[in-house]
Amino acid sequence: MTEERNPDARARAADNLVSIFELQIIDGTLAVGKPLPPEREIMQSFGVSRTVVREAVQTLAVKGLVNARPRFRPVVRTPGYDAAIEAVGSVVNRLLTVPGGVRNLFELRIMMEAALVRDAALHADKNHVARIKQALDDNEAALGDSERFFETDVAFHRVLYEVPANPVLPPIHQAYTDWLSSHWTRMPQDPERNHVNFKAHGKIFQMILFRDPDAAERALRDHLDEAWNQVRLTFAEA
Amino acid sequence: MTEERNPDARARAADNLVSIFELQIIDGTLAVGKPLPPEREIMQSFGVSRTVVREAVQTLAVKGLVNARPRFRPVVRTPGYDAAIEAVGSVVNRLLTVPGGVRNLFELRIMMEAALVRDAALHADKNHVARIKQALDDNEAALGDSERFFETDVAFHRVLYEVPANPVLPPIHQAYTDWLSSHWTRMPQDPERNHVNFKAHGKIFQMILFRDPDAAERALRDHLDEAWNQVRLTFAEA
DNA sequence: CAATTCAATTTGGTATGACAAAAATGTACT
DNA sequence: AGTACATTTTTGTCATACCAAATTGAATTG
Repeated sequence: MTEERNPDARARAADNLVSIFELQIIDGTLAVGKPLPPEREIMQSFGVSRTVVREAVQTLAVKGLVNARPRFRPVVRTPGYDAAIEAVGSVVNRLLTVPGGVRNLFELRIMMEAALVRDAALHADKNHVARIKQALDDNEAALGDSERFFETDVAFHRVLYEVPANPVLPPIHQAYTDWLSSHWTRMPQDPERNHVNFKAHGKIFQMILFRDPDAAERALRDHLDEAWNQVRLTFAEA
Repeated sequence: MTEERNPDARARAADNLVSIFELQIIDGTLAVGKPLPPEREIMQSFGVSRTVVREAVQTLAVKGLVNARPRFRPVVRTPGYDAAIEAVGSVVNRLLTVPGGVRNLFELRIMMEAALVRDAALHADKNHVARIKQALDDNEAALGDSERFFETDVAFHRVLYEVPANPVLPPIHQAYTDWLSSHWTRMPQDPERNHVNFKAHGKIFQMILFRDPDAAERALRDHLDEAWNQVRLTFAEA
């Protein structure tokens, strides 16, 4: 269940090792932060060659279960939703190159953020509202500096992901920005655009304050749809 | 950008190879469905030992870029959102073992499906509605057989992910069911529960028909919240 | 001539041994 | 006790070898 559904496939020796380590990591036999045993030790205790030990460790590293800096002993990584994001990096990058790939991911983001602003409009407490307000103020303060404006723009959206207090969400926001931002030329630093975006953020915030989820969602969709129209031009795909 | 943010880390030879292959896969030099060159050939054309070739290929396989069945030549995988899901499998499995892990993921699912039913209530066309109706009918027909009911239950939810016609969504549904379902004991086959769930599905469908996103969302949240209450007992975490 | 069978060859999986360079460790010295 | 240095581990990489399975190609058969 944990592993492949391949009907054929006599397991490779390394895969067995990987499974064993995965279990030991989950049940704590291999404690977080502690290094794996030396390769030579592993090969003796499992009766396999160093080749397979190395391959197994390699796999664990790619899967994100251990952190293997070159020349250092791999250490068991602390479980986090960010490791998951990292693990998919390559595949996602490739997906973004297929026709419509960026659009699909962006649409997913719109859907998710729409849900988030609805949630914020309904459930954001005084504390959350203050954080959003703060992000908005930072955004305003950066109106002149396009570089900083971009950062505060991202930060404003990030706060939305923090409101539901679900630790899965912030890494998802991180993933969206990592993946998508690198796939369109950074918007031309147009002070005009900064103003437009800031106003859009303000509108979203206002609708959250008004406890009007429908209006908040509409404001957010307008904002992101418009953002998309600004960047779609950088793609060959119509 | 594509790769690690490690400041130190003179790259391992294998990592270079991986980067090269990633590029060649993206730009089509290595065509989808075609096998990678034999290991011995690769080592000659890059002047590295077979060890590093092997490690590189291994890595590509774990990352989901190539499909490497034991004893067969690795073939370049067709880009798909399911490969991404697969790549995170291990990490997610581990995350589900940390306190609150299952709950967090389930909450994310609720949020997403809430957004989906809203979308369906607003935008589902005649065709979509028919598919949902069909799924509902299948669900009803399986009321007696708890095994089949479970399948049709999953299928009903899956249709919701298909309505927006975004290819990212169905694999996400697949991921939810794969990851979550294995983490609670399959609900006791209680015919009573089947009826409750079917009624909940019917309610959701009806609200979609009525074009009432708020009611549809409420119906779905009630449904999933109740489902959670049914399975939360199987966890140690209160 | 097409399909099948079977031998020869290629190729992936694993094991060994070796060596350089960097990291971890221990030791001597201030 | 703290620091500088010598020693030992340990990882990264290479080279070689062997087996078993997959691929290829030739021989055989219908």
